[in-house]
Amino acid sequence: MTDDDLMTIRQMCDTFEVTPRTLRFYESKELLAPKREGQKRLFTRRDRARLKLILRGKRFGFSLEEIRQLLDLYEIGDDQETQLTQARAIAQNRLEDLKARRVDLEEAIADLEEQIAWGEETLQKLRRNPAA
Amino acid sequence: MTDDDLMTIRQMCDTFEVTPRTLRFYESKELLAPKREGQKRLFTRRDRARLKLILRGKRFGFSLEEIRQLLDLYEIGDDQETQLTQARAIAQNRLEDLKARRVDLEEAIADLEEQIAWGEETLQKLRRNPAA
DNA sequence: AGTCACATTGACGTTCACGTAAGGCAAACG
DNA sequence: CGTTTGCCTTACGTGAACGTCAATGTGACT
Repeated sequence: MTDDDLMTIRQMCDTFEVTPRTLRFYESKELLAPKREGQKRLFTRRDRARLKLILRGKRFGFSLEEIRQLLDLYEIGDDQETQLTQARAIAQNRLEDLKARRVDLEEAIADLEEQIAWGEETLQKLRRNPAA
Repeated sequence: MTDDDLMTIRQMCDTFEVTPRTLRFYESKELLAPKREGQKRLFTRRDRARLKLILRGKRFGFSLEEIRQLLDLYEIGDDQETQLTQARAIAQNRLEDLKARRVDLEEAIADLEEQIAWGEETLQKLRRNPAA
């Protein structure tokens, strides 16, 4: 454990396909908190885990602010009962949100598959009767 | 069928919880194409179907431009073989995208449930041993 | 005819999530 | 030792998706 699970900004960019600007921007919004060696940023394993969650959140259309709050849920660790209870409430809201999205997503998939099937069928008919 | 499945902008706003500005904006981007009675917009059943898809697309983080292209998939109807074939390609890409999202979403849900379970457990321990 | 409630068209403003120079520091290479 | 390379900060710019305000129009009461 030489503590060298640290990555430069460029390594991060290559790994996650983001720009340096993006990582600095996320830091400015307190989504990431890389260490420093002099001026230079060094991203930890924790930063990478968070970035993964950030990008996932973005794919689901969450704003960075929403993501920031979500991230905090994964980051309690040493805490009081009240905070845990609050966290549970927030987490359960998120969970319901996600489950609703799942339903929505299933519907979208079904719709599209139906649409594709209809297209296939129409193509078949066209080929049997090439009269436009 | 008095052709009165037409809605004013206000009815649309109330039904879908959007602002007039939003509907006009979508029209300017050619996502909607309400009829006119004089100056006033009248939204058809088709507009409502499209708006529903638009809002769903937004929930999944698609841009309006992406949504516009997606909408076209549902709007072929009278067409040539080539266009149908192209549409199928696009639709299948979308479908794979959606299915990937589904996997992603399942993971997110699993993560959160795990996190909540951990929180519950920690709460139990705290209650058995109220020594902070 | 008056006025009240809404709708419409510009046009400018705003927030979010970065992009894009401009200028400086510092290690590394020829 | 100069310069190229890579990262840093500061700061202004940008596109998307609307918000907001002003001026105008128009149908529906009273």
